[in-house]
Amino acid sequence: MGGQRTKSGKIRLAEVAELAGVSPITASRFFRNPEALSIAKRTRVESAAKELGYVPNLAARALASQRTEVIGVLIPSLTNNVFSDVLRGIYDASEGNRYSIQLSNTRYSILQEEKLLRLFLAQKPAGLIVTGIDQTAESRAMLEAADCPIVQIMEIGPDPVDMMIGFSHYDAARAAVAHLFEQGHRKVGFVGARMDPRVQRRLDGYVAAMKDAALFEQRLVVTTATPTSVTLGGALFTDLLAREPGLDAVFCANDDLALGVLFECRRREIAIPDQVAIVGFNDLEFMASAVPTLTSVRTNRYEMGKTAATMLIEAIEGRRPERPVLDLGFKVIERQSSSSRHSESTPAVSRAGAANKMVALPTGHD
Amino acid sequence: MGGQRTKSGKIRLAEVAELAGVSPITASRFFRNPEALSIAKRTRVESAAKELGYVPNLAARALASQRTEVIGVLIPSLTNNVFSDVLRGIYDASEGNRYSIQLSNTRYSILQEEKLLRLFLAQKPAGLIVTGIDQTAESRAMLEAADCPIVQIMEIGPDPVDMMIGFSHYDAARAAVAHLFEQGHRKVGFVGARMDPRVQRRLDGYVAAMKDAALFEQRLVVTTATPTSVTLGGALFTDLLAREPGLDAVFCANDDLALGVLFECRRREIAIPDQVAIVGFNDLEFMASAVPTLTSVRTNRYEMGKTAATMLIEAIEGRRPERPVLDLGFKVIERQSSSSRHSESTPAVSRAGAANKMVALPTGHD
DNA sequence: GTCGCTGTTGGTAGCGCTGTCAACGCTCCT
DNA sequence: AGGAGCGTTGACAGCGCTACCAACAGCGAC
Repeated sequence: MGGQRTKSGKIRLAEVAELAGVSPITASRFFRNPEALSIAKRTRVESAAKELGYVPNLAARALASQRTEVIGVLIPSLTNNVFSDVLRGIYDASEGNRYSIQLSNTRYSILQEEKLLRLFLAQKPAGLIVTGIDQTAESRAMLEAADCPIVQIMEIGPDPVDMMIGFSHYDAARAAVAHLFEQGHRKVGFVGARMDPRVQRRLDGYVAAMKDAALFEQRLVVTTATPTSVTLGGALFTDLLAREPGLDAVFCANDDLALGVLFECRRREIAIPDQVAIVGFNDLEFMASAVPTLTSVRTNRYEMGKTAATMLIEAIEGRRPERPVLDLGFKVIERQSSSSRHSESTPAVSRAGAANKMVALPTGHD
Repeated sequence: MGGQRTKSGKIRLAEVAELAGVSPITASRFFRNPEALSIAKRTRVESAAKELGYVPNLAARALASQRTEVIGVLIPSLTNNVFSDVLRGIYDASEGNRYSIQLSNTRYSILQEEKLLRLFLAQKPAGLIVTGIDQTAESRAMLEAADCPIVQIMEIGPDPVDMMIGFSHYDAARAAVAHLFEQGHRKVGFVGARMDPRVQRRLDGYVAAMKDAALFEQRLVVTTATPTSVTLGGALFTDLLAREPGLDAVFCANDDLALGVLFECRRREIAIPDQVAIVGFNDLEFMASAVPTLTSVRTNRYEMGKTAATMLIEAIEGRRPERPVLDLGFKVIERQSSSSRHSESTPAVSRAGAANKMVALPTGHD
């Protein structure tokens, strides 16, 4: 019955409309704003669409409406755990609604970011999620000129393009160092890799905390532009020890490096935390089960991604958030690797048993 | 000069054509098949496009041509390291050409996969990358009916929908167990989490190897449907030890579990490999710098993603590969955790020094 | 000179959907 | 009764691009 289909056998809106006994435009409205239809027509169109298995043609919709339902996401890395948690949040938030995610990898290059931004903007995305606050001047100008909502994620800064969600890496680093001071440590080293803007701000926070305590020395800082890895953590720590054998603590710019430091201590038979305390950053899942357990700064990465996408979608649909800048904070999670009252809090043998009853941890699961 | 633009100020093909002094269709051809134009027109259109900063409208192109330049990718997890390596390969391969990646997360559910597949197919993707070979019957039927190239990744099996690239998890597991046998181990346990089809096949390989050696016992196997984590590795190992205190080796279905086992051994003061040997799976970066270093089965994940996308694009453009099924193999990387001649091969203190000269490892960098 | 061929170019007619605006019927008010 | 106002519906005209087919020039062969 009714209406010839498109060549490829696909069902068009016109077929649905015909079956439902309404005009195509009414059927179209059903998918965009069902409330505008009378109950009778609404149900008629709905069942017609279901019966025919109608799926809207997004290209036609985008062409006719002069906008897309694509959310562009620009992140610096696909493999860094930190971003995969954020991404998972973004994808989860985009599920069940009309928006689809278009992901691109800037590889920590703001020039690449600029190029991708130009590409994205040319297709008129519904919204944009970009990482950080250190865009090129050109990128910044494009973002300001873009006529779609934009969320900057991962950190917060003074001058949002539009919306912003993250936390202060500077403050988080200060808090980590303050924790080490509280535990009685003084010669606190810093190891950092990749040195992207956020790691740089962690370094700045470390430097400020050390200077405030009149403890800063340049030789306590070891950094490299090399991408981070566990192995690199061991190597950087080795350098640090060579520069300052009297070291009594290390603040690692991320948890991979911290794990590398832990293993290097093991190789050198350096006692943790008695000889050297360790603090990491991000609180990846393994930190809680390392031996000794590793102190870290917990950040809300999944929530950050999820909230960013949710805020963005709300803004796309005209409901702008009352507070466009959201600080998700952080928390220093104290564990054995930096605790002066160690081995009391956690028993030496793990809380064993019934693996089948275990559930995933909130951070870094899956 | 010439031609009114679209409302939003965008330049259309018509403007480019006018400036170049050719018809719109000729300008259109320039972007799709430049060789069809005479040299003179080709350069005229090229410079006109550059001068106006023309960017094609993909929605219009998709609508008119009845196809998209989108490659759909279905993977089970966004956070599992294994898939992020594959993804990086896919994104890298898609860079610099006309295709864009549309990613979706099935969350290890083949029902979710089926749903997403239906969604993807409705938009007529240029090609599809799907994970594994265990689709629902319905999904399988949709894939076979799809009129676009398809690559199945992560494993190889007898009955490809179209193209296929991966390796045999069964053989890899057998090789891992064989390695443990060679090192003189007999009571080899298995710990596995999530138990997706690929982990299941690793278990199958383990079981077969054990049965061949007449060493199989059900109580040596501990698995859970819970998502994998380092902490879970410790818990599963604890279970395993309770069932079989005489255990002398563990084959872990992935490296996170192996790291958890390592830490649990440390807590229990179990010597590795003297009392218990450990073998992991995937050879993530940290395996090489753990203490002791951990044996693992190396797989070519980045290459898998990159090759899959490259093959797919070739096929989309009509150049089908001569061999549609590619076995990328695997390699057991023997390290201290399973070596009977241990502590000779690798010194107790790491190959220290100049961190700045270090480069990332080929696997799992960034 | 005519034919057929190849290489190059252009005209026409949509692709499937939605923006805009007009029109309809109904209720409620004066 | 007449009109304002609302909720609901439909006609029309594209969105920017490409598939299809026709046309044309230039060439060599007969």
